Amino acid sequence: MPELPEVQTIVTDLKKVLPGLKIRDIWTDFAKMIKQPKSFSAFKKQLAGRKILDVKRKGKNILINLSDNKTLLIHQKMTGHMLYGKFRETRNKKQKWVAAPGPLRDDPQNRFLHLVISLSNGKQLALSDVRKFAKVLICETNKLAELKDVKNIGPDPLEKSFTFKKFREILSGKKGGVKDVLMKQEIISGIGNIYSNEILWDAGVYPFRQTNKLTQAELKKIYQAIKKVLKLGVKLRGDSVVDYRDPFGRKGGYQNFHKAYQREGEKCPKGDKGTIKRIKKGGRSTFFCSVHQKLI
DNA sequence: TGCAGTGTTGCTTC
DNA sequence: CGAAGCAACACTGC
Repeated sequence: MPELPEVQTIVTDLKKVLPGLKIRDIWTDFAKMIKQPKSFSAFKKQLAGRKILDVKRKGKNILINLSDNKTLLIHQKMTGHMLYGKFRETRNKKQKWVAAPGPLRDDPQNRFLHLVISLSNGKQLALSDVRKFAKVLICETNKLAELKDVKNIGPDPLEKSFTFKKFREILSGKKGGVKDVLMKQEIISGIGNIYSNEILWDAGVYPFRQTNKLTQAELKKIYQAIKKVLKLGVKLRGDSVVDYRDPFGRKGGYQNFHKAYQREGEKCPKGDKGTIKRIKKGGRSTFFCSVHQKLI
């Protein structure tokens, strides 16, 4: 689910409320999501009593920086989302935690709580995740750079240092379709299926075009589209076409601005008489305009 | 009712 | 080695 704009929205929001709070208690009903340390009791021990210092993003990972050289890393994968608010424990076997009245309680998307971190202000930071693909781990902060999840991740496309020159460099000699390459986190971080479709629609490039055959003009257009599309995504606080919610349970707005994603059969919004086509490959869909993104 | 489809990643297979 | 398929899981909608 969450790609760069969604994770950025979450991190920006959490950064406003979490720093300064202490972790009091941790609950889970799905210890399998905890990758490090191996046991839930060790995980709990490493978190309890620590103070939250900062919240950051690395690609699609959320990094919660804690006192005593600890960092909590969360990757939400497909359907995970981080929620912040007032929750209480119940005796209901199906719904073990319930939020105070409001969007966190009323929206069904926010009810699949599998990790709940109780904080010193009486509120909770919770991970809701229907499909249970999300993962969390604890790492020593000063060893974060050596962690695979951090080390093997390409440059961030919204950083100032992500110049056209750099973009050209990281793509040079890369094989495979350009859409697949844009989604490879070790090459460039933060782009997933929704935004890659939207970026290539905007750039006017056929998604399966071989990366090493792209012209300078096409590279430039893709580069500009990456910045444009992701910035708009951040501005609109993410894309809730399916189940994304911000930490307060609210939807983002980008789903109202899709040009290609999930618009199969519709006329291309460019007004070029094209139709949005869909091609399924490797279990996921690619959407593009049959006219202005034609195969060159 | 049953099955295709869903934002991710990483392992297996060819 | 690279590309493709599929598994992890649960739910929705046709």
